[in-house]
Amino acid sequence: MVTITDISKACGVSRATVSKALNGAPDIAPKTAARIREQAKALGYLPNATARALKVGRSYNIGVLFSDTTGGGITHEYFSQILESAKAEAERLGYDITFISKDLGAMSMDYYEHAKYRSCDGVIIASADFQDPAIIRLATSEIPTVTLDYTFDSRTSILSDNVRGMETLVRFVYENGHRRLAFIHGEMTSVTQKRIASFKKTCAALGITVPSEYIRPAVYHDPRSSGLATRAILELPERPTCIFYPDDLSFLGGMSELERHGIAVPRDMSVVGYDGIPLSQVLRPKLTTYRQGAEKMGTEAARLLIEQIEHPDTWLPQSVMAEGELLPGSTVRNIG
Amino acid sequence: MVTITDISKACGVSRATVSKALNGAPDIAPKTAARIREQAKALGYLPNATARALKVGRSYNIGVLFSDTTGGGITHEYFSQILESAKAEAERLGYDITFISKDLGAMSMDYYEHAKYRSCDGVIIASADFQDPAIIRLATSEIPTVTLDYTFDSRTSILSDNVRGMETLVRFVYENGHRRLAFIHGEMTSVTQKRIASFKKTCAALGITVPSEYIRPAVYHDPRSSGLATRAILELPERPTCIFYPDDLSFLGGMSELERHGIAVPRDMSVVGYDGIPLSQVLRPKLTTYRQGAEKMGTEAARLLIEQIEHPDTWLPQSVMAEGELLPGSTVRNIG
DNA sequence: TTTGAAAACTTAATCGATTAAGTACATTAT
DNA sequence: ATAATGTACTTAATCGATTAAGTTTTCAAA
Repeated sequence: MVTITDISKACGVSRATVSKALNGAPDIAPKTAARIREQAKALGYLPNATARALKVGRSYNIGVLFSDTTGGGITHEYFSQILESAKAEAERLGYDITFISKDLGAMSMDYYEHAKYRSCDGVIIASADFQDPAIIRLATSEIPTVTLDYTFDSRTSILSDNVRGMETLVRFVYENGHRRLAFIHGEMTSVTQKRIASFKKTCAALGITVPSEYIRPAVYHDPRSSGLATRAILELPERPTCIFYPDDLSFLGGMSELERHGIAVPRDMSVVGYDGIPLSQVLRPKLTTYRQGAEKMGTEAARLLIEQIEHPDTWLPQSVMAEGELLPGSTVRNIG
Repeated sequence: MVTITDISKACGVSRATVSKALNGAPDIAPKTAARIREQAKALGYLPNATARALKVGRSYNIGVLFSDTTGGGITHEYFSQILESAKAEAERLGYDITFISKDLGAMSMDYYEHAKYRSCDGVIIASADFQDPAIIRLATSEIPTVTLDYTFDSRTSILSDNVRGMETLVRFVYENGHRRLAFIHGEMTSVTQKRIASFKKTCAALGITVPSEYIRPAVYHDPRSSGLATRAILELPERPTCIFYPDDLSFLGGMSELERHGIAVPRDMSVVGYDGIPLSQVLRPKLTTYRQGAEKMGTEAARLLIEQIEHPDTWLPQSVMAEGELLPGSTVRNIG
């Protein structure tokens, strides 16, 4: 491995001079700096991030946390989009990304300890159980954090516009003449609560009464569970004309169930999803859904985290709303 | 930050003693070691991976490389499954995962340099253009690597059983009475070449003649491009009875095109996909496809890489085949 | 010619942990 | 009683880079 010592010897200067020259310090003669840079290139010198991190107390490495237990793992398109855009933005700004988990090999540690162990300059909490004490410990620690879809007190967060999203969908469906709307929702997270509240509020505002049996629990990203919920809804004495699914993937489970009952979409039943993953737009029929601004969320999460890392004293916690958009699709029939 | 120095002071021993005690060295009296461990816990001591890495020359950090340009990004389910399982296995073995990219902020570096800069103990090359000189440099360097779906000379790799996969699919379709098979393939990578070769070979072995216009190029994971290829095939004077798609997602693009022509699957046209992502099994009709052993590939990649890192002298390069399986689905009609 | 300041370096400490080599003391063998 | 052995530590160097403080040289101003 080529170190600054090798360069200093080759150039006949001290290691300090080499370090300063490579970092563009002002007290190095231009000629010397040029000679040093030349030698560095010639010798194939690469800075050692580890050594630098040890000295300067900054690793230029940020942690990303995907809790494995919440089912919000990286294999879901919504999260992998966030991860990909966060990664791209972080790299653009000179930071690498490391996953943060509970327990590493034989060492048992929590998220906070893991982040410290790896000297992460900050952590993006992308998907987690926000009641988990280990998550709370990290999110209220001295380590800069940005959470997605949840806000801790005096902390920065990126929020998907769940309230507006649900409202947009309900209004769209309403404008297409629907008055009996059923809503299958995911596990009771804060996001789910927001969506349910917005669904109910918008319905109320539009003068729609939603019987309680029209609101059904299921599990996010689980076609089987949404299939069951769909069946329960179909067995009601009075069926809704439109079913809201917790997410696009869950819609597929509902779709199978509808088919089994000989119900065609959108002829006999209208449906809407949520997320707007690319897949939803290549399905036949094309799904009516609300696209969350996943890329923007990832990008903003990385950007704000790094800003916070680099200007800790002037930092003001903030919550950024990432706007999504309605993808009209063709699974809502106009029954006006 | 609590360091071994703090512990050494609190216990009235030297820092060396603390280090040895915490690492279970044999020349520390059990009583002393216990006292030190106790103090460490009481003070909330956390080892500093950075400092340790600098001294011992091992970072317990492995790089994962997803080339952004090849379209084989983390958002594709096949790759995100590999990533997730590799991550889980690496963590189980005490290693963290960091993404390796070209260029980091202002520094322009190639993959090899990035891996060195971060002192990665090894790198999993998950998705890349294997002709790219930057990839070749990394994969032939002194850094331990494991490549997925490609083998470099005297290097370890994990291979999806593309040859067997295609053969299985062709035979399955053949047994269902099909003799006119069209194949839409992805970009000309080594994987694609293997699949095409296996397709042709199996057809030949079964006595099927494949006209060259039945073999069409498209782009992986791109429904639009497979839609175009599908159209071209439908315009042929003699249509095939079954179309092979480059992957499950591409099938969706084909599906739209077929619908546009009033062709129902599998009534008027049989189709098969490739990959066997979870989505394919919740689609209606359920897709006939070949499930690649993505989780196993990720797990094995991490396991073998770490074995290679920990036993470099006795290491023998190897290629592990991760077996997949046929998912029969219902998009192939029996026309026997 | 002297003084002062600016320019261009070097010295040495430091980040936190590891480890080869050394030391002190106790115990056992001869 | 002396040497040999072992146990339980400590000392000090080291990993690679950074940086405050110090030194030398150069050169312009007085």
